[in-house]
Amino acid sequence: MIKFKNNEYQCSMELTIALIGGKWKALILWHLGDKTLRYSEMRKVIPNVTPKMLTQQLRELEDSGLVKRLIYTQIPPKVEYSLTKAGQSLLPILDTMCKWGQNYANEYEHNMQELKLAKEE
Amino acid sequence: MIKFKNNEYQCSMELTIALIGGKWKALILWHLGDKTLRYSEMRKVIPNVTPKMLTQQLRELEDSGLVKRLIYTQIPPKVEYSLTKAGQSLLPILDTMCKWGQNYANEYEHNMQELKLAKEE
DNA sequence: CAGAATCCCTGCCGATACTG
DNA sequence: CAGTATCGGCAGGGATTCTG
Repeated sequence: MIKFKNNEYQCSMELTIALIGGKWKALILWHLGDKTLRYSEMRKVIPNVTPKMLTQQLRELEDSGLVKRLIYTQIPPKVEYSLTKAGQSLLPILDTMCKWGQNYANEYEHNMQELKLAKEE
Repeated sequence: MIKFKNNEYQCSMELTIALIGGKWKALILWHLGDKTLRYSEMRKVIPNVTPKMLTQQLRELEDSGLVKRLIYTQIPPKVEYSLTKAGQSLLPILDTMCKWGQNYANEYEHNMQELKLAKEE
């Protein structure tokens, strides 16, 4: 059991899910990678996200210490996002998840066929 | 871009998230590991889950080909759940996520302190 | 024992318009 | 450019009761 910020988790994986789960967070982290992206650039690489959701998710990632936000006080405004060390430490996991999904999709038909045959025995 | 079951994903990681995301799925998979668990046993190891949610999530995992469901036609009923090969192939990821969460929680204070100092420069 | 059925509600997420 | 503000849908999740 693990406590963190007023929440209790049975397993530390629940914490991981709470931190990078949801529809956008993992995708944002993955697109950042070791690059630095401006807000408008993020909107281009993740075209489906609305400004509200993007801002909200970025703020939560910042609060978790996974993303850094660098503000240039100038006009027009400029803000750059990048991963912190903690954020970078997630990249191997995200990479593996990405590859797993790819492989899963490729083998889906084949696997389901096998399961079906096993069931009919 | 990747299409799967009437859904489109920008990245195969989105597919992975769709398959094992949500509040319970990863936890269910993790607890199964290489064991076989009965329905009632699963309720014990994941005490917070309601029967409705547990059944629903197990069915979705079964439809995805990640979990096997073995029914013993007897009275009283007995149903055993276990991971398929595809499900087992997720275990390394789940394991890494678990360790990452643990490590994140341990180093949180320290990391946040560092970020704060960096900001004040 | 292993669930199905029913009712209900929160909060995630989206669309659109507006602003320093 | 980098966001807020406002409104609102709806699906994910929950509590409780019932059944083969």
